[in-house]
Amino acid sequence: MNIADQIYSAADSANQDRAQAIRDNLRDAIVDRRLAPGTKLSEGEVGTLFDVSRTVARAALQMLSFEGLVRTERNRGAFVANPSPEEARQVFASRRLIEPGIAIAACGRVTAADIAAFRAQLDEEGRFIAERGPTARRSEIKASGDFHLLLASVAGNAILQRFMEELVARSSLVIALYGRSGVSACGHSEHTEIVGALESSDFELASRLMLHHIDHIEADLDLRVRAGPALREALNF
Amino acid sequence: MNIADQIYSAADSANQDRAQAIRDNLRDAIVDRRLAPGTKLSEGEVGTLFDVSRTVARAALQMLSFEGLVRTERNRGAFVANPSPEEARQVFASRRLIEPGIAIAACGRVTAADIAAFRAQLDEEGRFIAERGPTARRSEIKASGDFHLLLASVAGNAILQRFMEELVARSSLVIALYGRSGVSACGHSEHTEIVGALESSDFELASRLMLHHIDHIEADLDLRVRAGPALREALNF
DNA sequence: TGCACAAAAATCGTATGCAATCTTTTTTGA
DNA sequence: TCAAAAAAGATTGCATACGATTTTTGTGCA
Repeated sequence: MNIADQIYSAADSANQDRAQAIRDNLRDAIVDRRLAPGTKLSEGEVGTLFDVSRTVARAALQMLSFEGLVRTERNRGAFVANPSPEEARQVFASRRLIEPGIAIAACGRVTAADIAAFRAQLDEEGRFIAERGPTARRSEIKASGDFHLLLASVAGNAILQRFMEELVARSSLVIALYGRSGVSACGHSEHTEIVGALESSDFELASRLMLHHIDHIEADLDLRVRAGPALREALNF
Repeated sequence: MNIADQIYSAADSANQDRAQAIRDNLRDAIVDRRLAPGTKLSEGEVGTLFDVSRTVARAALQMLSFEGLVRTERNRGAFVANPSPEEARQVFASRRLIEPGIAIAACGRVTAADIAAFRAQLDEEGRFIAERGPTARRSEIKASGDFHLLLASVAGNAILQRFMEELVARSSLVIALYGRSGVSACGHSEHTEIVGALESSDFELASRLMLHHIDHIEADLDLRVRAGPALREALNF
């Protein structure tokens, strides 16, 4: 019952499927860190919370499990994922491989309208960085991820876009677990530089900046096995 | 009922979940082209076929839908996906972006045992190429895809490996729909060259060969809008 | 008090039922 | 004869029910 108030907040995307809407809600909650890694998501609870039967709740959890945001154990239930350091490395290795290419693709397709959208996105980022408090922090993480998703959408490859959605979501889990300084303030300026490269259609530069940007994010992590996810789990949190 | 004999063939992987086992079975059937694009997969039919309730069948179909192998329409059901030319291009664009990197990663981690596995894989490919008949053709396509999956597993990144599983599966659908010569015979020799590069730990070469290999596969496609998937669909096939 | 074991509660896995929606066939009217 | 409307049939969306498994609670015994 205590996750109720943590969840209901994101606007319900008018999706076709109810299960999808619930998945989106839960994903936002996980990405925003309103749901901590390890939190149990029981079918019944999720169901009553969103006022659907377990059938639908289960489908939503299954989707999240595919995205790697939720880990399900047979006969035990679903839990917000608790990525290991190794998993964290793989997430970032994947991003290093994919995102520079996405930046290049975006370079070749970016329109004036896209640039405007980027500027708006950067403004929002800046606003949250200026603010104080945990809510702003959450919004900042979210906005930072949204930048990368916006880029992926501009690149115009639906498949890669979906991969990126997964990678960005998992990244925010990783940052929640292993992040040192929270969010690198330099992230914002790097995003700005990337948009600049896009604007001047500098493939090469955009790709290089993106690679460095990902390196910086990962460098901010402390991937030594802290207190062990196992313990964290044993403590039921 | 007429898809029954087309499906029951793959060995049932002893998975924890029954839904997963069914998904694997269906995926193999789709990749092997025993199930043609557009084929309807009704929950009831799948259920009775595998002797489970619609609940479980539905879960399996949902998984396939996430992988892009099945398209589900609300209140209408699930169908083997019918990728558009644009989708096909995106599949290959994704592979061009990811697989050279995977080849590089594999280069850095490949062991003697891996090389042996590759050799075995290549042998199998060669055997199917030599054989005649539609069954051998299917096995050839499957084996060709398995080469890429083996490489992905050697690369040691579980996330990228899953992406590749999806991309390879979708590729075989695309080839089924738009392939010209069926399977490029040159594919086998290119695979052999790539293994050679791996063996001599030539990052650069492995990456380049992989890129060319993907280009060759894509070059064999005829992506002009043939008779339109819409028509194909309208004809209920 | 501490431990082992059994009963109870909670939760999951799956089958089944009913209403809603879509498809096909039949009927009706021009 | 053909087109449109209506009915029948099939299929999905979802809720609920029940057995199986896990977790928790409670009790007796050392």
